[in-house]
Amino acid sequence: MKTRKEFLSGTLSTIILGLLKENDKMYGYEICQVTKQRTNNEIVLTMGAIYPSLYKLEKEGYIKSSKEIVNGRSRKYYSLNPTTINDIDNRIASLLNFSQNITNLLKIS
Amino acid sequence: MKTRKEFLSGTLSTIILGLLKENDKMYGYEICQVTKQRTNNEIVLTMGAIYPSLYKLEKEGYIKSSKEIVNGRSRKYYSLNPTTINDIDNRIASLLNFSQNITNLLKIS
DNA sequence: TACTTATATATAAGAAAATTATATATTAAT
DNA sequence: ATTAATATATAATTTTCTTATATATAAGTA
Repeated sequence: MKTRKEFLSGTLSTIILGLLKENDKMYGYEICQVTKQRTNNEIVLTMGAIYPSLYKLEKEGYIKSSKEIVNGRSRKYYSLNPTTINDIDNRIASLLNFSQNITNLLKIS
Repeated sequence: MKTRKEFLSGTLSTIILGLLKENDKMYGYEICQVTKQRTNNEIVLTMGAIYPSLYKLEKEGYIKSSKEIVNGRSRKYYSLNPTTINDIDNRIASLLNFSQNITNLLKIS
């Protein structure tokens, strides 16, 4: 069951932060791949969404980036900014909580 | 834990359909109240969001409305259009599935 | 060799959907 | 008389994503 596009709205940046919390450092393309694999191809993040979202998170101070050359290709790795970890934890917890609320609200019908 | 506003983006119309599936007929204000109560004040739908969303769902043929006067006040009741029940069931199932994917994706970290 | 697929980032134009603010009106409670 | 609760409506703005496009390298295949 492919996820309807609109559901992803607003959750993208928190998904990114959640994966970065778990993975020390990741690059944009990798975040898309991991998300796809871990959700059985149901949540598909697009390039046009992920990169602007990463820039915004960096501009807001939640993450920081560093460029590396790997196998002759340039990669831009991102990692969490530890000074904002409380904010980040709250965002992730809030999204998990929202998901639980949605389930409670709709599974009854 | 109050839900961050952005998470609601894109899910509102499916929440409405989910509640209408369960409740035969409801009016906009009631949908807001029920959602608030059932989520311990965490999911708060706003008036500015709910009414335009109801109009759109009606225009798209998913729901139909009828006005009633109750206690001297006008109420606009909405109910599901049975001809679109398959679409509606798919939307609700897809949102529940999305919530499960989010949980699987983020609860690990 | 040439072509395609996969990897990898970037950004502009447009659309969709919500937020915020405002307006109106009645009933109930203080 | 005033405030809070009930109830609907809509305009302006902002945010955020989709879609499309552009660039570039590596690996696999025909």
